[in-house]
Amino acid sequence: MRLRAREAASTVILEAAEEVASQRGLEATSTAAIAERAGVAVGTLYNYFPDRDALIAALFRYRRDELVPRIVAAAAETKHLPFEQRLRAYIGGVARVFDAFRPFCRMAMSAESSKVRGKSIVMETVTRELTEILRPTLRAKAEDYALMIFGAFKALMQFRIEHDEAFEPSSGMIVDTFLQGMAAR
Amino acid sequence: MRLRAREAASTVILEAAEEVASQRGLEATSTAAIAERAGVAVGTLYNYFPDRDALIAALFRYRRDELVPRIVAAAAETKHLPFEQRLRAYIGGVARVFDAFRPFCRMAMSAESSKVRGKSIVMETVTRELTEILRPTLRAKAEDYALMIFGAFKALMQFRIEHDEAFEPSSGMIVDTFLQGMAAR
Amino acid sequence: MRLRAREAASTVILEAAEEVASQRGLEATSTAAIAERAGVAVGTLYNYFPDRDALIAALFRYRRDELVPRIVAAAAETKHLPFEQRLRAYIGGVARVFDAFRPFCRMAMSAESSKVRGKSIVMETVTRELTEILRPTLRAKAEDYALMIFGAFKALMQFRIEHDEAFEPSSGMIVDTFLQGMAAR
Amino acid sequence: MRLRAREAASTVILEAAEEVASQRGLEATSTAAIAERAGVAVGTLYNYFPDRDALIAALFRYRRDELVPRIVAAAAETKHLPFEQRLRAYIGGVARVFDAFRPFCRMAMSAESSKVRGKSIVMETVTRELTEILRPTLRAKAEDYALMIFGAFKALMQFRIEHDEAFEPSSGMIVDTFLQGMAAR
DNA sequence: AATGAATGAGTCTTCATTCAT
DNA sequence: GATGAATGAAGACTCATTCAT
Repeated sequence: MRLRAREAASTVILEAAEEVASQRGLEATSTAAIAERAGVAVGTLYNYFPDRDALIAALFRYRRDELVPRIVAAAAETKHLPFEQRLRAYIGGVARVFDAFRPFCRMAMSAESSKVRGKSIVMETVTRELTEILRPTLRAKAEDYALMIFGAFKALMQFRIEHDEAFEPSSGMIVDTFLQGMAAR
Repeated sequence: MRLRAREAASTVILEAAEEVASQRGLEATSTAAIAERAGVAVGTLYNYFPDRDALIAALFRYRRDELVPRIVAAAAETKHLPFEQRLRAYIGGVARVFDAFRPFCRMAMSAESSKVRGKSIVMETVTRELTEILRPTLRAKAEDYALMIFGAFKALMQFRIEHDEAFEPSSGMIVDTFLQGMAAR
Repeated sequence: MRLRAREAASTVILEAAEEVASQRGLEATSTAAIAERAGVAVGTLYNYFPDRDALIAALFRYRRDELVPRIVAAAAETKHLPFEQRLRAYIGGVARVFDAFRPFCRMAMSAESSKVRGKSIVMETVTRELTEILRPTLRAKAEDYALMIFGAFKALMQFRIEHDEAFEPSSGMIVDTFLQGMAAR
Repeated sequence: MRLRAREAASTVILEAAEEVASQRGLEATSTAAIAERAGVAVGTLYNYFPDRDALIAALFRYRRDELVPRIVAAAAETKHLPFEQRLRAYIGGVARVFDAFRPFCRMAMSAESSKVRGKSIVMETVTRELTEILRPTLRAKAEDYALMIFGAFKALMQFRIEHDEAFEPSSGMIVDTFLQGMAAR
């Protein structure tokens, strides 16, 4: 139960950090701001994390540990489907997961520059799985297509996030485009 | 002529800033580092720009002023072409322009987080023109497609930059994909 | 009996503090380190001592209360001896006592800077008794000689401690020197 | 002349640090206190020294560079003298030098614990030279005697400093004692 | 009484900005 | 205009002390 309390406090801090970072950007997220948002003193942060970098890294790990299993599950569920349906199902699944973690996504996208270790594991996971899905059909070009799909995905998501709209409804459009080209020509 | 000298000095500073930023990232680019790279004293920066933010903003404006006309020209040249050729020509033109300004692109991509005013004008210009090219054919969906194309474009470019490869050769693939869907199925 | 338990706990803490301080130095001896070494929680320290300074002061008092009686006894035993033998016996006695409390000595020497109240009572006791022993013979100069003898004593002891050698064997040399000057000339 | 100004400013800072440290002790000498005493802003310290440790080390080096040559000179001047006179002259010389640098001595003695690199070079120089002077006459015991002499020296000096008296007048007494034993018996 | 997490004042350090030369 | 030393606000981190359990 002591462990449970530690876990809880640590979570409060990480979520405070996420909130602040999703608003101000990661670099502008000071320990003071995190502490204030979490409703604790600065020193308390250091009872849970050795330094600021470790805190940020832990934040990415924390969300990754929630996101990656869901994404992996989404991929697994689609294993038996034929290519087109499989791609559609996967992209839709990822979109739903991302929609459920908007603040994290906002933060993660704003942090693409910074040097946090492990910051891009989620992105890499998606790209890797996408590549695997595409490989049997698209061979050598699978990786480039995976990059492009995820690039299109992120661009659209970023736009939706900025306009405070759900992203999942747009995911079908992405798959359609990559399968058949742009519609209505 | 005095103005011309001012211009020249200011350019030296901006290019110094670009160099440093494309290596270390924008946030890690201190006024001291800029001054040193430019071969001037810190104080001198403040004779040309009111503060650091303004200097960075000017850097984006400076490159924009070089890039945007070329991009606009690329777009103009294609005005008379039929849709597919036009899109292909435009994307190819933008790719060539970006390839010619790799340090700026590297920097601009690493800066997607930060709050520099005007930082995304280039991106916005491309997206806007793409939208215009797509509009007649794709109507309401033109903007979403423009975002997706440019998203795919950036993802691929970022990958190429990281691997120090030219990007332009890949631009045809992007257009093909958006016109007909992924190839080889 | 309650009092006895208090005493015991307090002793554990003080000896922990001594151990840590003799290794890291007094300034670098944090309450956390003391508590850990003592096998208690930080808060517990404050049940026994009002604050860190008081704890350190108590440590010096604690050792003083062990050392001083022995030193005083050593002095008393020599009361009846003639001057030279008395001095020799006293210095030898003090050396033996110090050898028996090396960690404390190591710590006390490293602490000569700090402003701990009572930190130098042992030193002062020795100097005072030395002065008394010297007074009858050396009159006005007794105090200066006492300082010098004890200075030489400490310098040699510090050197022996650093080289992990017993100090007592060297004590005869000190007395000889102060009685007859340096040998072998 | 620019170099000269840098030198001067750096000296002001070092002397401020010395003053503060000789009063409060080295560990209690904060960058803020040094800056205030020097009449500059904290940041200024960092224009001259990379960090606090380097500043402190520079302070020891600065005084060492003044003291050691004088001490070495004192030793050199005595080279031709016969043993007893030579020892007397050397000790007297060192005492005069130390009297001329009382704040530094106060500080250096209070710092005997701390881990400043180079902090004890002055002490070591004296001990080494003393050993050399004693060696021809005292052979194997030269080092122990050197330690004892310098220990006695320091103890007496510390006492004089505390009572704000000059130390040099007492230096003869030290030599006499080590040459002939304590006087007036 | 014991615990140890929480506290926040106090440290060191950085860096954009100013200004006397 | 150019210079670069001086500035000090702001940031990260430490640690003696407190207090709810």
